[in-house]
Formats: sequence, C-alpha cells, structure tokens
Amino acid sequence: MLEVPAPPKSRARQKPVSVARGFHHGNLRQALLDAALAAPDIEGLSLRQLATGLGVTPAAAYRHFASREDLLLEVARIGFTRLESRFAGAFDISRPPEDGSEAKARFHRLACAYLQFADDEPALWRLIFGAQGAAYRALSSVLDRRNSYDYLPAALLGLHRTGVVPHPPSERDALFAWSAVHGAASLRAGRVPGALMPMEELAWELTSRIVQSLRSLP
Amino acid sequence: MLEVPAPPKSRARQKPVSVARGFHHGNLRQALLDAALAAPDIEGLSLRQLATGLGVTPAAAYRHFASREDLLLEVARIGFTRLESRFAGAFDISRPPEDGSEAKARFHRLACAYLQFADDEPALWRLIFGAQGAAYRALSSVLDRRNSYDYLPAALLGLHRTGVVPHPPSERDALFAWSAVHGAASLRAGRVPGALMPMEELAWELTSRIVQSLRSLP
DNA sequence: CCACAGATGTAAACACAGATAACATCATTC
DNA sequence: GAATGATGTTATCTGTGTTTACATCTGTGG
Repeated sequence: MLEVPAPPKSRARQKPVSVARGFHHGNLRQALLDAALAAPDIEGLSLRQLATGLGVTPAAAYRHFASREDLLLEVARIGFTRLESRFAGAFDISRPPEDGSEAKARFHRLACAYLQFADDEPALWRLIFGAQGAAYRALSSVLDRRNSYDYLPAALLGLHRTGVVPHPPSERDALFAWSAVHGAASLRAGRVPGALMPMEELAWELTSRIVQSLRSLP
Repeated sequence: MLEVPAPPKSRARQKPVSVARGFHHGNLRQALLDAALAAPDIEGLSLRQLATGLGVTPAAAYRHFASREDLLLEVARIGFTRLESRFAGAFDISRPPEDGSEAKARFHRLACAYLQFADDEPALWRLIFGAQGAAYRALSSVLDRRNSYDYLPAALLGLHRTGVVPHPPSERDALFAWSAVHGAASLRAGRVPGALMPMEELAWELTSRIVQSLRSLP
C-alpha cells in the first residue's frame, strides 16, 4: 500500500526521499521504511530508536505497522523487489538469446546480479535469506514469485536453445544451479576466505562449472 | 519460579545429562547449555526464561557466561563439533579410498552428513550459518577449523587419486563443491519447495553433478 | 465558513528482556 | 572449624515491544 507520489491538494513540496504531504510528520510510513532500509543491521534495529530517530513517538509507528515484525516483513518485500529488478537488468526475459555466447553471458550476468546484491545490500540479504530465510519464506506465500523464479529457468532454457547444453533444462538442473550460486553468495556474505575473490571472477567460476555439469548429464 | 525438585544436602546423584556435583544447583553451566541446545529457536531464547526454567535466578547465569551472546557462542561451538563428528562418521580421513567407487561414496556420504545435520538440528544450523553466519565467523577465528575444513579437500583428492577426476583438486574446486552443498542445505532449511526431495537423493544429485563438472575443467 | 469524523501523533503505562551490584550461602581447604 | 572463593539471590537499572487513552491535525459536507 504505497500512498506516495501525488499530493492530493495544494502544497508544493519537493520530496527529500520521504516527506510528502503536510501531515504531522509527512508520511511517516515511508520514512520508517527508508530508515530501516538504510540501517546496517535491519533485523537488529529497534522500533523505538527508529521512531525517535525520526523525531516521533514510538507508538506513532503502530499507526502504520501492526508490529515490528510487520515492518520488517515490508522491508523484506521491498528488498525482494530490488533483487528482482537486478534480475530484470541482467537480461530481457521476453527475448531469447541470439547464440550460445549470448546465452552464456546472460547466465553469467544473472549470477552476477545475485552475488552483487549480496555484496551491495548485505543487511537486506541477511533479512531475506538469513535466519533460515524466515522472511523469505513468509514472503513466498504472499509474493507472486513468478518474476524472480523465472529468470533462472529462462537462462538455462536459453543455454539449451542455443545448443550449449544438449538436454532441455529440468527442475533439478535449476535447483543445482540455484544451490551453487546461492551457496556461494552465502559463503561470501559470511566472509568465508575462499569466497572473497572478485565478484565477476566468482560468477565466472560458478557459471562455467554449472554449464559444464549440464553438458554431460542425462 | 520453580523450586528445585531435589533436596539441597547430601545425595548420591547419577548424572541425568547435566547435574553433577552437589552445589547449589549442580553444574548449572552445562544445564544451561543443554537447555539451549534443546530449544527449537536458539537465537530467539531469553536468558531469563532459560534460567527460571531451570529453577534458578536470571543473574545466576552470569556466573557462567559473560552475556547472552557468550552463551550462544558456546552453544554454536558445541554445534560445530557435532557437525565435525558427523563428518568424521562419513569416512576415515586417514585412510585413502580403495577405488573410484569408494571415493564417490565418500563424497556422497560427506554431502549427506552436511544435509542431514541441517535436517536434524535446524536450530543449530540456523545459529551457526544463519544471519550471515555471524556465529560461524566468530568461531572461525577461535576454532581450529583444520578438522572440518579438511574433509572436503580430502574427499576431492580421493576422487582424483582413484582416477575419477583427471586433475588434482584446486581450492576453487573445493569452493564450488562447498557452495553447491551449502546452498542446497540453505534452501532446504528455508523450505524452498524444490529442495525438499529425500535427502540422499538430493545428495546424489549434487555430488554426481559436481563430479561431472570436475571431470572436464582445466 | 465551520463543525465533525477520521487519520495521525502523544503520553503514560505494562510486561519483559539483558545486565549489574550488593548481599547471602554453600563446598572446600588450610 | 573458621576462612575463602565459587555459586546463587535480591533488588535495581536501562531499553524494548506493545497497548490504551487522549490530543491534534486534515480534509470534507452542511
């Protein structure tokens, strides 16, 4: 439920990321979300600090969120859409790749998007996938995951259509690919020494090995 | 506040997992650790509940642990050694595999141990690897990781020595294998639908694909 | 134009958490 | 058999999530 961008009546405010209308605060909901998104440790933040940090009473937050958990879930939802938009930037899912080289490049860019998200927004990554992916699971039932879940199969399908991989991709192929990339991102987020090489190099290692494994299996 | 079920004087105690000496409580430290290990959500538990649940004052816990975080770190350390002992059960690292079939079986059992740990002790798994693996990283500097870090390289080396894989295993080979298995375990812990097949089958999928990828790379 | 209604924020309070300090008690040891 | 140190208790402090009652602002209809 975003209410943002259009002032209903008069009022000529330029928006400094949040404040829009001329309410008591000027939509606090978005300000709370923004502050949470900017926190270095989203899961660890307190509603009270968040509220008082915005010059507002703790109880005010409860006009916009049912609970702290509810706020965090909304933040996770935003984080998820950011990840999705990175996927969308990796390649255009509606246009098939021209040749094998482009198909491999798409797969590589998709892995890069995943890894780069973990690098760029570690707090969001932890919120979504950390702690057994509680937020992730809670979202899965609500979110239409179609978008984000379709990029990996599409990338693998592209590899097959362009002749890089002989067999059409199965769900298990996708699971394996996802496991490898997700696991590498997790190890990287956990600062495991071996996973700290330059991101594109890591993505190349992963994708080329995954492709290699897909070439030869039934 | 539960009053202690046991009279505070003499008493020849057999140890029911924890209580040992005839102190006020009889070693509380271990009792706290045991209670924490048995909790369904270790990270979410409170020192107070833990203490009062054992019929003891909250402050008593601070005689044995500097802080809640300290207790959790100790629990994580125990969890890590449990994981290690599962690795040890997968194969004897001091004896090389007889042939390729045994080498592959060792690799498979190692993956099984990893996945089974996540299945059997989800709370410990989350504590160690969840939330960016904070506990895991905190432990890494203290723990002698030699033991647990050596099983995967040993398994890969066995594959090479028995001729399953042509090239000697590099660190990147190990990283890729670890990423795939760790990622699958994470997705499984997060109850991602695709990862919920029977554990041994999943392990087979993973290990055979990893071996496949190792066969053909430089 | 202005009172009303609903949305928004405040003040005060409750229960609970982690943590500390001063005190009590027990087990061991000289 | 007292001294001593490890262990547990009784307050107490601060901070957090959350709720309740009240105050204020905003937009709207008479």
